[in-house]
Amino acid sequence: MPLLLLKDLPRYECLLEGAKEFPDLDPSACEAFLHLLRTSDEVFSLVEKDLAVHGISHGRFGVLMLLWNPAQRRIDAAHADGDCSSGPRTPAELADAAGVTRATMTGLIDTLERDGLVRREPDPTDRRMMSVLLTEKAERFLVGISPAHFKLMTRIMAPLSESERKTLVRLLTKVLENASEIAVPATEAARARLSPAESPY
Amino acid sequence: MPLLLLKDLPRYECLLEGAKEFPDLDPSACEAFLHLLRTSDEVFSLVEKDLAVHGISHGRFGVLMLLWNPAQRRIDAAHADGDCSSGPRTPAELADAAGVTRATMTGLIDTLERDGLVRREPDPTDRRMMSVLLTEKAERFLVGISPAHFKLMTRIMAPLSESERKTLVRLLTKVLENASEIAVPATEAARARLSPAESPY
DNA sequence: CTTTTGTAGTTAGCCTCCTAACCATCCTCC
DNA sequence: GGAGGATGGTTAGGAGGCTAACTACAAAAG
Repeated sequence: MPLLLLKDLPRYECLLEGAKEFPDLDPSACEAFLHLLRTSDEVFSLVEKDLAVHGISHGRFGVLMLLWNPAQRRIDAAHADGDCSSGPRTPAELADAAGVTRATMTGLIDTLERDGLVRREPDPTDRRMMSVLLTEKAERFLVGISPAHFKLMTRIMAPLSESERKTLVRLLTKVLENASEIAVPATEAARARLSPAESPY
Repeated sequence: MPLLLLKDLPRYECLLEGAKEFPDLDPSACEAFLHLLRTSDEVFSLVEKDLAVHGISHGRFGVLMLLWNPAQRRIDAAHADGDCSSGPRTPAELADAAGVTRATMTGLIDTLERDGLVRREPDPTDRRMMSVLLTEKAERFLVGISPAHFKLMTRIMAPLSESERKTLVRLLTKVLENASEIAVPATEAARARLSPAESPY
């Protein structure tokens, strides 16, 4: 995780002290904020290190997971109409689903293709578009790596009980939704509010 | 934040579905894990974007904050013994406190120095070491930017009540401590366990 | 006093992320 | 059906992470 964060979080008294000097500093908000980022950083670097052992970065692994989606594949096979979108397939869809730019996705696909984990195919109907497909090597790789990956997630969350996990998810969801709202630029929010009917969605 | 993450988190039923195929997949652990990283990602990018408006990256901002520590400065001035460590001052201390490598810290200090926010001074007693010092420009910058920064943190955490924040911090602390333990390499853990007396600390 | 070991800082090279710009292709609308 | 705009993918250049290796110095071992 490319994020620079305090390794030792400040004690709560220090935050109270800081609040005297800065009226805008809300100690409990700041504490929760720092704990969130610090914990996530630690967890993330743990997963990244684990994936690195298997010779893949988190970014590339994420792309493979988006392309894989085994349950979805079964549903596709059952319905076989090919229309209900068997997950993202084009670089633009992948970029959108993964939350990175198209340029970044190009780079990720480049290295995945170089390593023989995906291949690109031109779209027959729209010559601008490409389809990104997993290779068999990638499927073997994912089948092999998944159990360990799931076990690691389980191990990381082991200290929390089921109800604590529910609580954590509930609180994080509140924060996430709020943050997403803050993140939407004012212009876009205004547009969405004013003319939802004209929206192409 | 250099992290590729699913923008839309999977629904819980999908995780249950996945658990049928992969016995190692613990749905609630996976859900909590994904929410943690996703939320943190959103929050982080929010802060990073805000800092970018002021022309500074999160990494560089973190270094400045480590060097600043106004409350600490007051204590220093009061005690004036210079011994009780007025926060990190050398690149190595900064790297350790920030949780990045020394090489990365060199790069951050380079750009900060280029922008006139810090300056390097050789240590008079140990010619290998440098002291990193804030410039007045940096202090003015920090005084100017801090209120908005604190307000943003407060706004992000606004949807949580005081008791919810406490709960969140408690749950995150459990996860963080567990993750830190997992992160310690086995050899180091063994060393710490077997011979604490011989440890140089 | 010399040698070895360890430490502080830097450098070089790689990876992943970003933005901005670029083509090629499709679509829309006159 | 042709011009202008939108969209898909790539390229170029920059920033901030990392590891590994290097230099200079300090401290410990002999």
